[in-house]
Amino acid sequence: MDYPIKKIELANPLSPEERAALIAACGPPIDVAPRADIVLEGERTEHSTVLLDGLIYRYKVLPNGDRQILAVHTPGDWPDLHSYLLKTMDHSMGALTRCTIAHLPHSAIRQLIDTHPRLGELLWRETMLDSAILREWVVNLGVRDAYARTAHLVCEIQAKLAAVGIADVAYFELPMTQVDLGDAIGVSTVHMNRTVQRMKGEGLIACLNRSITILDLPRLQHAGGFDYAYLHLPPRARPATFLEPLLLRETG
Amino acid sequence: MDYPIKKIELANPLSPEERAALIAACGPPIDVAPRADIVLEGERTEHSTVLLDGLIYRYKVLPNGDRQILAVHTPGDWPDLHSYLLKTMDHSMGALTRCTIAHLPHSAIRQLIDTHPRLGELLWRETMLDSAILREWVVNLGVRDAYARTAHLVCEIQAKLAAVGIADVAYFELPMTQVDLGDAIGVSTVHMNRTVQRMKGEGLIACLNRSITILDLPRLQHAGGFDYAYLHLPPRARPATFLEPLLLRETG
DNA sequence: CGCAGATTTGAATGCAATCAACACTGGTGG
DNA sequence: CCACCAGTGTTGATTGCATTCAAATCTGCG
Repeated sequence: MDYPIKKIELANPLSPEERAALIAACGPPIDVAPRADIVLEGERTEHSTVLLDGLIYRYKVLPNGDRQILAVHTPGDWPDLHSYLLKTMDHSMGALTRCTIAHLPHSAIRQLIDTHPRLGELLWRETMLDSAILREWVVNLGVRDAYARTAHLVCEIQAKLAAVGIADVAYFELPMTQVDLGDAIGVSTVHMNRTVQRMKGEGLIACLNRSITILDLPRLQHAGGFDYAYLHLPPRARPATFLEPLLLRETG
Repeated sequence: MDYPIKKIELANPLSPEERAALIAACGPPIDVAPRADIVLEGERTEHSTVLLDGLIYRYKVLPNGDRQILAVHTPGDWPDLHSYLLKTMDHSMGALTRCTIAHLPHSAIRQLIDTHPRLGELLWRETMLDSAILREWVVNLGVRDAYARTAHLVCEIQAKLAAVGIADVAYFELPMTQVDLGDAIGVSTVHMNRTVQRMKGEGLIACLNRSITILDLPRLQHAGGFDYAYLHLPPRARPATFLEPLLLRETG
């Protein structure tokens, strides 16, 4: 269960002291029930969260009831680290699956940064990775159609899981309902269903009891126009099977 | 021309030493021609930018030529501060209007943070504000229609300009073409044009030589479902004319 | 003047939303 | 144990927002 370290160390290995300080700052592991909310929009928090196991998502609900999912977080992520600097949440956060998290009091974060400035930069960098992903989501929603958006989303989560050594390239399960997927890529449930079915028909994915499995990752990446660059992963965290987008374009 | 200070001080006033150090870290002011690119996707930079005057935008271009605008920056913003931590740009940045910027070498930023840790937090916070806006863009693209998206975008830029004391509540110009607006909210130029015309017809905005003027800010905010909260502005930086969304909902 | 970029308009197409209904699942409580 | 119910997945039909293609106008500018 060393995920929090594993992901932050993708950027730069930690010294033993830094690693110890980081772990010491985390509270005890906490179990969260699937579908449970963790923080709600408008709340003021005095601690941030690190995700140890399971999937967390962030979302906003509009006055008319529409929900937009903003991010899907994998183990090793710090989903609400920003609350260290923007105390009142401008969105909500909940558990997609059963998951275990740990809390970091903001005071502990401050102390951590004071004593280990480089750790502060790594934490800042983590929030910048989330921004990079957010930018790609804007692109996804802005220019791609439902089919490509879906493919891109699935590829992204796969890549994030693979980067911390959880997902297999060949086979990986995504426990999101079609309602969730629809709210993430901005289409209705009905249309999401038809999109998923088309993907199944074309052999890209398979569905099994409320979760999605990747059957053909390269073709899925191609369908979504997926390019690893925006994840800013070190080369070793990218699967060797990934073909450069340029190559795929010429093939398609 | 103290915009860089003015915006960062919205969160917290700087001490004289901090202010001096921040200004000292900035290079000399640089003029940028309208429509000129400042950094391109894929480049590795050794400095970040602060916007002193004019408007900057960030964007991605897809292999098929589609462009998605990711952000519109106003004076006092640090549009590519993230490059301090993610050296290679995952998107491009250009000038919307003629504008003046200053460069901050990454080495200067590091030194700034080392000697003034609180300044480091304020810079981090600036990047978190950009993330908050990015989240709202995801919502905008995901759940709102073209009309509301346009209204929301215009309101956002107005609010940002007003926060640093540039835009007037009653009257303010936005020098973006309809092509730009379309690429920002993810609709075609043709549809953007029809949306703008509808807004003109309803008396929300007016158009004058390639720029847009707000005529009725409250109604525009209502149309876009605009809520100041996500900008995390201190109360004094919000116009008194802003009505709480709840209030507007009951009115509409 | 001529040109390029921006705006405008029309017509046809299509992607996706909406409305509606139904099947399936697991969980709850009587 | 079964009825019921809520959530999920599936399908069909209709509507409409937005795209695309096309062409014309307008504007500033060299």
